[in-house]
Amino acid sequence: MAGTKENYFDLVYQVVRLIPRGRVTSYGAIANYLGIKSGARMVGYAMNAAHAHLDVPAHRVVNRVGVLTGKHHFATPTQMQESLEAEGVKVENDRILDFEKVFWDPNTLTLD
DNA sequence: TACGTGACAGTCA
DNA sequence: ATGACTGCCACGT
Repeated sequence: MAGTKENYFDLVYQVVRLIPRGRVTSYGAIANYLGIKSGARMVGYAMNAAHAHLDVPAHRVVNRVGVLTGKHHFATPTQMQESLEAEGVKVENDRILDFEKVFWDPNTLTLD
């Protein structure tokens, strides 16, 4: 097929790939950056495809609360937490500690 | 072809 | 303040 939506997925992949090490972002932030404020679910779906498509660090993407909602979609339910901790992100009870501190917004990519 | 589900987020009661 | 429902778009069955 044309693969038009694939382009949309690719946009998400690019943003996720831009996430600096030790930082995380939310689906809504990516959706907002892409201009689809109500498309947070689509971002999540794109991550699902990204997980099996490219080297997209999906483990750096969490929901707006900082909860590792998609950890269950990784190879192992601990893969996401392990990856985050490996980057310096503290995770407790499937939630990112100091989420507001490690939170990285695509609009602020000029930072750090 | 149609219905339901889904890695979310926002608003209403 | 907490709980529940709806809205968005795409994919799977």
